[in-house]
Amino acid sequence: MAHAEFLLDNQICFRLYTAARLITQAYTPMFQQLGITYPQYLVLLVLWEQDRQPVNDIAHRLLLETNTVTPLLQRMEKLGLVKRRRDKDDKRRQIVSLTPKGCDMEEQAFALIPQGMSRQLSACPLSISDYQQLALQLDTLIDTLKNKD
Amino acid sequence: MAHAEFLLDNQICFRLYTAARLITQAYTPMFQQLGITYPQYLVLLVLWEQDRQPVNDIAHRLLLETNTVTPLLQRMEKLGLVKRRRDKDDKRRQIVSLTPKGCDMEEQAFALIPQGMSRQLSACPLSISDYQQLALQLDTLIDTLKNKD
DNA sequence: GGTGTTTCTATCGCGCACGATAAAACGTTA
DNA sequence: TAACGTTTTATCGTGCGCGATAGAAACACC
Repeated sequence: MAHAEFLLDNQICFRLYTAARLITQAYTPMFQQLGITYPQYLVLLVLWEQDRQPVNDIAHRLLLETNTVTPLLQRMEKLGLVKRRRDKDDKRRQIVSLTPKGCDMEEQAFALIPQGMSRQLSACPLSISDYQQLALQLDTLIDTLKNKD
Repeated sequence: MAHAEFLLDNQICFRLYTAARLITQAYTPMFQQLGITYPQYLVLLVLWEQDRQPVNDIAHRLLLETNTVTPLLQRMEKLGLVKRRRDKDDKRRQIVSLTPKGCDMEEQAFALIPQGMSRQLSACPLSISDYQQLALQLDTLIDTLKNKD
């Protein structure tokens, strides 16, 4: 090994990549009970917080491109979770709103996700303050990378 | 918003998901100069550390499934970065080895990646010890989730 | 009003990730 | 040796992510 900087174990990027995949996998059994995926859950979180948003606002909230969110919303519409209708005032916009099914799923998710995750992470020796610190450092990293273009 | 636990800003998972995507995006211009992708770079890191490994060992090192790694290696073989040949002693195994092109790319990567990343993260107010702590906490999280099946 | 620019959404192509499945080779045990 | 179970790799289908592109609608400006 010529360059120690390349050692896999030294890379922050690989750790983020792996941690993100593994924690999404840990969520997956709960999402399967709900019949959704993790990115679909993120869209629901945004809409549970504020219903009736245009595609662009959802994409900005999730730091995703609209060409990722549009097909995601199309799949969610097929699942009966959301509806899309053109904004009368600005016909370029698609206003996304929750269906009753999408609305009701908030209660089901609340009954599954928090317990499920605390069970998944019960063996994790990180403390609450460790998680808070981790969240803050990730926010710092995200904020740096987000404003980079 | 009925349940504060659902607030997007409170989720570790979303931060990991976002930070992983954004930092991969930050790497991407350098990978484009090399003509590879981030997962392909990870495979190269593994092979630069130890050449001639079976598919399974590479997959385990990266915590990926072989059905992810096999097509990845097929694309890398088309790019002329690696070769695959059956192990004579155990004909189930495919031994993956670097081509001269794949080997030479280590120097090119070393000339690009470290500077590129420090430039990308120069505006990040995290200190070296912050990164070390972040890495340790991510390792703890990964280790918990990894041994969960 | 007409023209150029910007905004918003959609479509396409490609490369992951991963669950499910299959097939070949190896090991074990009767 | 024959039968059975395990290991290793490959294939298929689906759902992201995202760069590139297109098209319609709104806006700005002359």
